Amino acid sequence: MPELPEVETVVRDLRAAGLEGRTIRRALLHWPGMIDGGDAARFCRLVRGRRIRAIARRGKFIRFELSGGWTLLAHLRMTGQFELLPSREPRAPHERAALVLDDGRELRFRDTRKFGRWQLVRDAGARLARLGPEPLAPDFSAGRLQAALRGRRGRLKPLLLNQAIVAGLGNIYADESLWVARLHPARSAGNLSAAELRRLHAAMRTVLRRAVAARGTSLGDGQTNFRGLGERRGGYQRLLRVYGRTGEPCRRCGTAVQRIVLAQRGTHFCPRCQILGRRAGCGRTVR
DNA sequence: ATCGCAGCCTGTACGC
DNA sequence: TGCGTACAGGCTGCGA
Repeated sequence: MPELPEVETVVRDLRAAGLEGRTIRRALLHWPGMIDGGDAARFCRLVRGRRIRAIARRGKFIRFELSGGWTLLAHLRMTGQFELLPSREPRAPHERAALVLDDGRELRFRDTRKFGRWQLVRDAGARLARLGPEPLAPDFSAGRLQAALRGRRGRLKPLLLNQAIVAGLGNIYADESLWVARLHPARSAGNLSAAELRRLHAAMRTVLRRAVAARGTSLGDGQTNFRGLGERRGGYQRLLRVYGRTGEPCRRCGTAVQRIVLAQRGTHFCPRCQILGRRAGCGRTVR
């Protein structure tokens, strides 16, 4: 499930593979539905002949800055993967699109479940303006997190998944961050103490930094799992504390990790380390 | 503002 | 073994 660390890994891999500076000869869209806005022909026409000037990440979006002021925004959603292969390589299963480059290679996009999206925009800033702050940016302080949560009455986990609050967290790293911060996922965000806020802020950054260093999380080994460019798997699955560990002992206290559904998402936490505050619920430890 | 749900998809895991 | 069903989840859009 590509979240911030996985998307960051892909961006770094693409840069390291020398994609910046290459020119797009043409685009192939095997599944036109992946173009946001739906106009696949327009996409192909507009992208043709443009140079990839830079590649960057914003939240879970990959930004390809193209010549002529256009930006290709790519979102991997659940199962999107990029590959950079020689043009002679046969098309892989679930390949949805490719950008034919000027050096004999193609940037290929595989996406088993067809959730991924590409969008060509003039003003990427406007499109990305709804995203909240970057949690790993140097200026993302506890105060900025507090400002982002100010006035919010919702529960912590749904808010952490809301990309307008903070950009880049998904289900895995939201659960992991809350465990590190020792905060219950259903805890009301509106009444965090200053200390709890600092804990949450530090936890998010620690978890995300370590996950980036580990090149993200690769669960299982089917084709729906995350890989960086090529076959290299991430390593953070070995460091997961609660996600996917239902019934296994908490790494802090040994209590069985519990799974509940919050905001329609599987949510993993330690019922002993992460207790609900008095105002958020019934005031007792959830079993 | 917040919540829950449907929809988009398909591989995988499960029960029978 | 084979079938059917539930489930996984990022994001959007809808209605409450």
